[in-house]
Amino acid sequence: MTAYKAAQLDTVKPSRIARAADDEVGGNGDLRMGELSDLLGYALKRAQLKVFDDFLRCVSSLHLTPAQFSVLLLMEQNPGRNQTEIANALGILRPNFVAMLDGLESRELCMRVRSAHDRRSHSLVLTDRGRATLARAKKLVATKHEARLNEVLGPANRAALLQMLTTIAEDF
Amino acid sequence: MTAYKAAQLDTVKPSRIARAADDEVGGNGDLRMGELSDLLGYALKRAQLKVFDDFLRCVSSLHLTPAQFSVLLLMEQNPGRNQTEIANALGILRPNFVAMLDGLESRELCMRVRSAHDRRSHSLVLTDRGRATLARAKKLVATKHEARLNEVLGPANRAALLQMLTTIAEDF
DNA sequence: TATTGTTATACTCTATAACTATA
DNA sequence: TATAGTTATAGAGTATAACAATA
Repeated sequence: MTAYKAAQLDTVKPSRIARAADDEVGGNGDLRMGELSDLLGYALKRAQLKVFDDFLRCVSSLHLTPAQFSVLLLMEQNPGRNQTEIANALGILRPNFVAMLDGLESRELCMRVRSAHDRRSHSLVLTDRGRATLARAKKLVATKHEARLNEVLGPANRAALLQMLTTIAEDF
Repeated sequence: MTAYKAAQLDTVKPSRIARAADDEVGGNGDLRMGELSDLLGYALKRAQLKVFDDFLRCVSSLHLTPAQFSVLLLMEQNPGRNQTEIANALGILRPNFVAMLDGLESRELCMRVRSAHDRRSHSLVLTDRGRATLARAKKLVATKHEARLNEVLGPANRAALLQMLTTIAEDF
């Protein structure tokens, strides 16, 4: 393998770190978490739930889930692509993408447009409302959600974390 | 906030990193992922799915899910605790814990024992088979699953990642 | 009255097979 | 025949209300 340079961590919430070493992490009254404190998958899951919760909270005024946000984002970045392409890019199965699009389309955030070249497929395009909503969502995500993560982790560590997660997602 | 020392990352899969900068991450043919490549929540979710998949694969011979593994682990670390306590510690709702325990108990990995002090509650205890299965699971997780993560990330970064995820789960 | 385990239930996600209309 | 979108369906995971036994 190729190694990252050692990521030297210190001084963040030493009390927490101490408690982790004590094997009494987690705020569960006083249950011992044992090897669970060292399981990357367990930490990953708990962190993911927290982050998604915060995302929903930060963007609640627009009524967008993380999944819906990602779909709108991809439509903006890839105008004219069809359902299969957008769904595949996000790891959403085509059958499950239908109801999701129905929801976004009924809120007039996007449209399905029959392709002229291949009348089987639907080109997906953002509406003006969709573009505006996405723009507002991006601003909320950046200034509230990601900003909070930056506060907790620090910018350099946030970047390191993103890098490692991406490595796992792609090269693991 | 208190900062981690900068976690300096480099040289892991430069081609992937370059593609990330190119905004064409993800193996989606050629769709642009846009700001998604920078969303911590998105990276977190994808990494979590990969890691859980690998966990299942590594431990498939024992037919244990991550959730089941975590329950057995907590029973071992906290013998005699009741359902509510174990479930709470793992963020599992008590009603949903019932079917889960039914499954583990029917495989004779654990037992519900009516408490003498409070006849409403069930003390949870591992059976010998449960202890043996857990021991084998731990070995598989350590030598196959976590070992692979260590290869991909390097030990220092694996530790840094765990630390940051725990920080998010607890202090975010 | 409160709590433990439980049932029932519902809603979201995810996954697969099969249909239709086009190609 | 193959593909795009769709329907139907089934299985996990998660959430809440309410009940019986016990405290």
